[in-house]
Amino acid sequence: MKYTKATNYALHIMAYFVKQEGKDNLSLQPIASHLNISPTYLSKILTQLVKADLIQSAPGVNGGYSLRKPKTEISFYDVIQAIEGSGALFTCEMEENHGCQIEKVMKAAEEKMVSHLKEKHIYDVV
Amino acid sequence: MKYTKATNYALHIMAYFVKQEGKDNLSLQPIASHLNISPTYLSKILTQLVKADLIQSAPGVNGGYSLRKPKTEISFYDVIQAIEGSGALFTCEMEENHGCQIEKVMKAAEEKMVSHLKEKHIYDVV
DNA sequence: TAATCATAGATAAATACAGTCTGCATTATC
DNA sequence: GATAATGCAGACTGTATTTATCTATGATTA
Repeated sequence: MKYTKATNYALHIMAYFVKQEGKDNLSLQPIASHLNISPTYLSKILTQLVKADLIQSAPGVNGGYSLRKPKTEISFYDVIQAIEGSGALFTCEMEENHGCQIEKVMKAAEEKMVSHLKEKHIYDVV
Repeated sequence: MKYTKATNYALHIMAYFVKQEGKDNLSLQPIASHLNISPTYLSKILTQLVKADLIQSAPGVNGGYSLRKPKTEISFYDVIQAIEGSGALFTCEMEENHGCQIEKVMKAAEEKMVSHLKEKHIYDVV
């Protein structure tokens, strides 16, 4: 179990947006060369961030991407969830486990991590 | 990012051992049918638990597997680490990131989860 | 020595991840 | 209205990981 590379990229992308806040829309190419990944792959990650309402996109000439919310309101968890989804890390797969105790402990542990990630904002680290 | 099924099995296996503690060695077949998985696959997981010193194995007639430590000393984390390994969930992969701040936040969050898993013992849930 | 038991390796199917390619849709500007 | 700049979406590929099975081997003890 590891976080995916896409999550790694997404966090750095969002940090980049926060740093560049106030400037014009950022378009694909500059971001791609700053992070050193291919533009098409980057666009896939950005699309996920758009769907999660963290950034917005504008097509056409002078289009590009920009933050959707105030930079102080974007938590680590928001970004991670946009990429990894919102399912629990652990779900008991044994039969007849209505209220598996193991699962309860695992979910409580995960919740500890999640609440820390909700408290921390991208803005805190730029 | 999800926990693997093997981790799921391993936790239930250990819970089964704790329940059966005091009885004779458990051999592969009964555990396999109790958990409803194939004996050979089960043996792979058990081998990992043996290598992590959580259980021990004895070959030959009347052999089998048994707990290695007192049941009150086996934490969730011990079992999970035996299967998933001990590497961090997140490591920054960008270039020139001596002391990436994002990574620091992610590791601190992970640590919250880990310390909860270290506090909880399998014995607590049987 | 034979029955009981675990171990290790080869293999294979299924899934997930990372990344590329291609074509389409939208918009500012001329 | 044509054109160039831009993002969007889906198909596709290759690789790695996970899950699982089968087979053969090795160790122990009744």
